[in-house]
Amino acid sequence: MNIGDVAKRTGLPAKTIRYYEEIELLHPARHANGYRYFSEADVHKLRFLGRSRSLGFTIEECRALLGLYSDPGRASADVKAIALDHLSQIDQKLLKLLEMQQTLRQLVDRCHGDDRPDCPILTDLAGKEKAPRSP
Amino acid sequence: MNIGDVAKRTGLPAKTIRYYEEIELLHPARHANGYRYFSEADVHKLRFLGRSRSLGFTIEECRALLGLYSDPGRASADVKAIALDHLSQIDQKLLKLLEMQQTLRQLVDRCHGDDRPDCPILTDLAGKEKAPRSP
DNA sequence: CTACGCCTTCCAGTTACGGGAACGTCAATC
DNA sequence: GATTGACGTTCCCGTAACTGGAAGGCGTAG
Repeated sequence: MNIGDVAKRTGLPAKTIRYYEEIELLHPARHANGYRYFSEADVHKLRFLGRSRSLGFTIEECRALLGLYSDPGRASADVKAIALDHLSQIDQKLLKLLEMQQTLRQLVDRCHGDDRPDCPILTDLAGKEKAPRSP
Repeated sequence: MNIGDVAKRTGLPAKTIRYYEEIELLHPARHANGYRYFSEADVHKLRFLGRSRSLGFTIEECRALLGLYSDPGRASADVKAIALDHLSQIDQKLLKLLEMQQTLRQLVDRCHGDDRPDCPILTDLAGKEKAPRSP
């Protein structure tokens, strides 16, 4: 299969697939004319990568997961450790985003949003520094 | 004030302050010896920036907010528009993260995490492609 | 022969800084 | 006066994970 077909079948852009090859996640064969030739195993790998990336794993985590996946002697504990670590990263991001969301929502709700210059959003941005939002 | 004092007073790293000058968010004066000299207004601006960044606004949004802040003829609607746009970005990110969190949590909970290779996390990553998580 | 679509490589840009080198400055101390 | 140490300066590279685009080769249809 050529890269275009693989792109269609995996949902990944061709650019991304080339990138994955460049960083050694993948080693597709080549036709005599220089075109990449992908096997079903390559497609499988790419789907694994696409799914892992869509769950937010970094490329290096994906590399590790892929390594474990192809190692029959793996311990599921190792997989779980990666996933748990990633999960806690997600939890942290979520907390930060929720805080932002709450603060912003309050500010936005208090802004009348008309043609007058008076604006609690700007007042807040200008006034506070490190103090908590609602002391 | 020199950059170190400003860094302490604003909580921003000196590197960041220099960067903000480089991208024209700030134009501190200079001493004869080449050292940056910051006014109280500069400090105020930097606090505004720090606070805006901590709410997740991009640099360009900060630039726009700062412009509105220093424009007495602004319309609060313009400020609100920026904030609302940003808020919807946050909402989107939150949704994505929540989905990831849910999926990952389920997978992690189903993995025994011992020394055996059997692992539902890997099975899931390998098996699914675009189908919803729980059909 | 040419046109078109696919493929290739390579280079640059993205975001918002952080690290570190190499070097100048200032105040205090010896 | 020399030195030390803490500060300041500029400049360049690296980050994550791609994306866009240029310049050019390949394959097939008309």
